[in-house]
Amino acid sequence: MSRPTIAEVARAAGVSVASVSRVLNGLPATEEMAERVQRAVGELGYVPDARARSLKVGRTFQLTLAVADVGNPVYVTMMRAVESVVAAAGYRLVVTTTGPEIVDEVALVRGMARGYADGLVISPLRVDEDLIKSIRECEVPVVVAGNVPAKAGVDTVRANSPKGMLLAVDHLVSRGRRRIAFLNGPADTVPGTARAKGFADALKTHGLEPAAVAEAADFTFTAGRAAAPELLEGRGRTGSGSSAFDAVVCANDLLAVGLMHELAAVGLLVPADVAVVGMDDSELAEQCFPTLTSVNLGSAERGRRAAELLLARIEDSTRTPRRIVVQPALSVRGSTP
Amino acid sequence: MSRPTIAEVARAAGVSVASVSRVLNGLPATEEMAERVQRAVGELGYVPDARARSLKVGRTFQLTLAVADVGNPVYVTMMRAVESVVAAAGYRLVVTTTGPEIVDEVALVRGMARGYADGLVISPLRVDEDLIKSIRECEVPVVVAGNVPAKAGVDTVRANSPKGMLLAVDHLVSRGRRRIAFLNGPADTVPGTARAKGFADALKTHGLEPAAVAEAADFTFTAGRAAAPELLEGRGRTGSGSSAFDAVVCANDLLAVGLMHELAAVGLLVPADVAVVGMDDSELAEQCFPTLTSVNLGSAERGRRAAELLLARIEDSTRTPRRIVVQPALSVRGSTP
DNA sequence: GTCTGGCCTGTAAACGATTACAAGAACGAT
DNA sequence: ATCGTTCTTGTAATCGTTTACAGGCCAGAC
Repeated sequence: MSRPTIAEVARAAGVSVASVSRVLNGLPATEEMAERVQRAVGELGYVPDARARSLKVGRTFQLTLAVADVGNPVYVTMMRAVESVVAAAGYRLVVTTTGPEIVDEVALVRGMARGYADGLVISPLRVDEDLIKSIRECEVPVVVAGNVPAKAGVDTVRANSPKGMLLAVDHLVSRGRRRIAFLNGPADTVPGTARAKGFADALKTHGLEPAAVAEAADFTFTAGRAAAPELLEGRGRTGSGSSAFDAVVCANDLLAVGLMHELAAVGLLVPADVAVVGMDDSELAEQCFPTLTSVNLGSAERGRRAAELLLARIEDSTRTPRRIVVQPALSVRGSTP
Repeated sequence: MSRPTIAEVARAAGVSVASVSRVLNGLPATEEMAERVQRAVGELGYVPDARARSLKVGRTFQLTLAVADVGNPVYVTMMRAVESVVAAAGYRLVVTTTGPEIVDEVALVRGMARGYADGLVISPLRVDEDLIKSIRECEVPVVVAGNVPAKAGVDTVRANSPKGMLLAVDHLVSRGRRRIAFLNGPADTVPGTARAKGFADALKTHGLEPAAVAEAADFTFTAGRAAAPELLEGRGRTGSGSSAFDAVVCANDLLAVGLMHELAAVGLLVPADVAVVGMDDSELAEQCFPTLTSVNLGSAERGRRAAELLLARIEDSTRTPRRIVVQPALSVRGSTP
């Protein structure tokens, strides 16, 4: 005995399918009609088929959030923010993970044409012409949580990495650190390039030179650990307990935590010997030890604004694309003196 | 200019819609037919509508994974495992979060009847009659990643908490610890009760009494911190550097990390003064400091097996429900001597 | 009493695919 | 030359909804 359809409900209630549909969708109907339909629905345990409904109305009332790495806690924050906004608007949120390959992201955006969802929030690590093209041509509204060129003409919510870097460096300088190193993620990613430039500019405003720079293979904990030796050895440490740098800014929290493990392994104390600043201010920043001073790039707000932008564009697809920049703030914790 | 439909492709190619559909689905066709269709598809940029397709064939080729808390890194592991299995079978995985309320989970399971996906893997924290009933009556196959009564008659993959507890306690005892405390999550959850009983039994096999027991409000970092004082004060510490217990087993990694912060705050050293063992062996266990000895409850394997069970049931809905138990292993790290 | 206008309700046509069925073509066997 | 087989292709029904349209009914106005 399979699921009842609207036709069976109509028969049971002795009315037409149109009336059942109307009652179920809250369109005007007489009291008696509503009651008969509701009774039949209850008795049969009828549940409308979302597939048929969305085929007919052309909307699924689902929204997709695509992130590169579910293991990165910054996405947890963003996900929660997006979810709360879209849920309030009556949409379900489905989360998918794209993997690090840009072709996967292009495939995902193209795939949206199949009608899986009514909109997409995507947070790409790498952006190229193909991806922008696919976003522009996408059948459903897409909001990018990240940085894409203004000329791309797409709705965007992004962080202010340079400003964030400045906050980090200002803070370290104010605590007396001058030999500041930088642990970046892959430089061929959008955040990677933005943060590299931000770091260089921030140092310049203080008239400083980078004490050391290393580039991790990914924005992950493991990559952070793996890149630490490059930072430690590359600039010729002078001896244990002392090093070429007295502070490190990291491109995200996972890298920072990975680095802190390696610092501990070679006997360097955080923050006494080396101060560490992360970025993202994710849950991990207060879970690690020592707790991590981190630049809050507004992931929750970015998620919220991205969701709002998406909903607005679904309402009105003709509005001119907006580019929102969320300002950073510094969360000072135990990893800086 | 809206998306082209199969009818427009057929017209452009000068063939029937049936032929287009056949070519696209890899059914036999002449070389010339295939080529004409492919050309038209390419020229128009045709992408089949998943909604229409799933309405007709009765399958969406999507599978849902529902977890209670995306912030818990154990689910990251499980999610990755599930994703890799279902992707290999040609399904998309969509992840949704249920929140801690059991009514949300029931609503989710009931909602599957709308046809959002072809199957569901759900990992519920709390289980009651309603939830079991909704799972039994669900229109699509459901696999529970967790512990439900055998009489429920549903496919299940669960961890062996008691055995895991035994591993933890054995390990601590072998390292000379005798005054072992327990930091549990909510006792009204399935893992909460299982782990409480497991802990008590494990201590009994060694002829020990619990040194202290506390119950956190949630399986979260914050709740772990908040519950720490109960553990520390409840059993009357004698002075700083010494306490009523010399080891703590925690019901999951997040709780363990939360506790470790509070231990540090009162000057207790891990593992010198207090050894700490977590459960789940999540990514967090190697990210925290000191690294956390943790009971690997096989979350990756549970995810993998759950996905396989789901696929098998989709193939054959009549097979008798299976109950798989995944055995634990201990990952020894820095938090135990 | 007839007409107008406003509700309700029902009939039937979509939405965009898949697929059962039938018809036509090609081909070899008799 | 005819028939039967096989292979390919097209026609049309179908999946389960929503909704445009029309018809029926009733009330009120003239």
